[in-house]
Amino acid sequence: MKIDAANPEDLSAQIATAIREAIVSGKLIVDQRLPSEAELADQFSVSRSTVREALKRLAAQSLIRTQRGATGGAFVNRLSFEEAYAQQVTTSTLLLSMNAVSFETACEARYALERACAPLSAQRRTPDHLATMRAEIHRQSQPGLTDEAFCASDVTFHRALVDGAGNPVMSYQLAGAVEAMQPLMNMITFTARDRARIVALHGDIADAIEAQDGAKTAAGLTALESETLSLASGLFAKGTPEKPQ
Amino acid sequence: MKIDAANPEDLSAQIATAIREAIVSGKLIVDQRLPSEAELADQFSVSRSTVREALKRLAAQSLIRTQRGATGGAFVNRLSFEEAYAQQVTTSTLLLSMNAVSFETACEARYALERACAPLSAQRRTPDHLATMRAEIHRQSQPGLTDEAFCASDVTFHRALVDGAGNPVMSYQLAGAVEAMQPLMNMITFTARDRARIVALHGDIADAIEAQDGAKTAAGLTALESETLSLASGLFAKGTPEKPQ
DNA sequence: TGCCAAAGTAATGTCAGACAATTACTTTTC
DNA sequence: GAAAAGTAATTGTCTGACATTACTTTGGCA
Repeated sequence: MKIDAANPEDLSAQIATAIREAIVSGKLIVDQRLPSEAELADQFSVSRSTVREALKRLAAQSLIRTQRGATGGAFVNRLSFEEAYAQQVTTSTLLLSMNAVSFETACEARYALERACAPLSAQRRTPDHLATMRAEIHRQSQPGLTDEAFCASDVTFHRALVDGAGNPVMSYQLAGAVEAMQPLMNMITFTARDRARIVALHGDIADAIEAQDGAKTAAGLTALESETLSLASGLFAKGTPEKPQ
Repeated sequence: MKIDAANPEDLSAQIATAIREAIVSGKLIVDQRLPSEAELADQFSVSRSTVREALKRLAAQSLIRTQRGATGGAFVNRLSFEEAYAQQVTTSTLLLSMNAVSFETACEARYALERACAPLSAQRRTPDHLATMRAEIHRQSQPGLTDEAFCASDVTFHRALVDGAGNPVMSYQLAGAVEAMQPLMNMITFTARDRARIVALHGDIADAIEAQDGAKTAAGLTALESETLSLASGLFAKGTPEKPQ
């Protein structure tokens, strides 16, 4: 692991990259302890502060964790699905909010990916997943629910659908697609009639999942996609950037 | 933006979280300049080093960029698709390599999501995408290609397929699914006969894309999935963790 | 006047050293 | 033998200094 003083990049960025590559390539394995900050400073011939800044960069990506105390130090972190999931949602949300992504584009990606889960979820969903979906449908039909709560319930419903596929990698990938759209959905004002239509479509999807009918589930998602698009059509002009808040 | 001295979390992590939430919520907008490190140190009543560690955390997530000089400082960064894409690939790769994800699970997720692109890509692909796919097929049929080069070409082929859908959000989401599997694929040794079968399937897929036949494209991907699984079946015992290298 | 070079200025980047806080381990003491 | 005290190692934080960078201002000169 070498760093280059002539490199215009910050020393701490170079050191972070060097350690990151060691982790990704497998030279440093999970739970292995890195040298102490002082030792790293010696190895790279930089000050301890510079090493610390590099380590904070890695910690921000959940690549390492640190412990204080005599046997403490920085350890290679096993990236958990939860951590990856959280990063994925943050990144996707910012990507949508900061770039000129049309509602249609985001919506299309979301429902296309979600339809990919449909056959697997129909086949493998447990009673638990089904119960969650039914419970959220019930919640969504309650009057007096705020739009935010309605959207949050919508996300929970769709997460149950995705998780029903029993594939954690897919759940992780879909997390971004589904949750990142919530801020956009929150901009929509749902009338009682809108909600009734959506709840009905959710019911159709839950029925299809219960009947383990993948094709019907996918069809339900397609119907929901066009319903969502028509609700949003007045709100967002096609192709213009969205700006939450 | 407040921080809590009683919080067991590091001060720099708390400050990073506070600023991150200001960015995500829109209180800080793209290209806006943050206060200087000295001013932030004053505001949060901490030292400049602590502020710097917080800023490095945010820089590691591409949320801010810094410039030196009199008019320099930290600016809210517009998260580009390229940056998000790179983060996505790193995270997905580590997730697969560090966790007990079976090859079957990763493969299933990848092909399910890729099939989701098939109808869109068949409909919208440009001649460019088609040309890339044909070129990679040609490259893959060259003898003397290393397994690594073969896999890299495979990734390029599939990226062209995904990009053909013309949906940048989908391309971003799929980047992780497709590229994160490359280290796993690299563990497979491809015989000449294996390669011939894969190239033939790629040809079928390219034909389907050229004919703008979404269903046939999806079928081709399904065939490729079972081919991949059978190639890997000897290599990975089902359900056991993979360890690259 | 107009332009170019030099000085000024404000910001990040890096360094060195110190102390605080935390934790595991060791030694002492009862 | 167990509790208490001490010790060592490590990260977390602070302070102050200097280096580097890049823009701004100023001054001189044609």
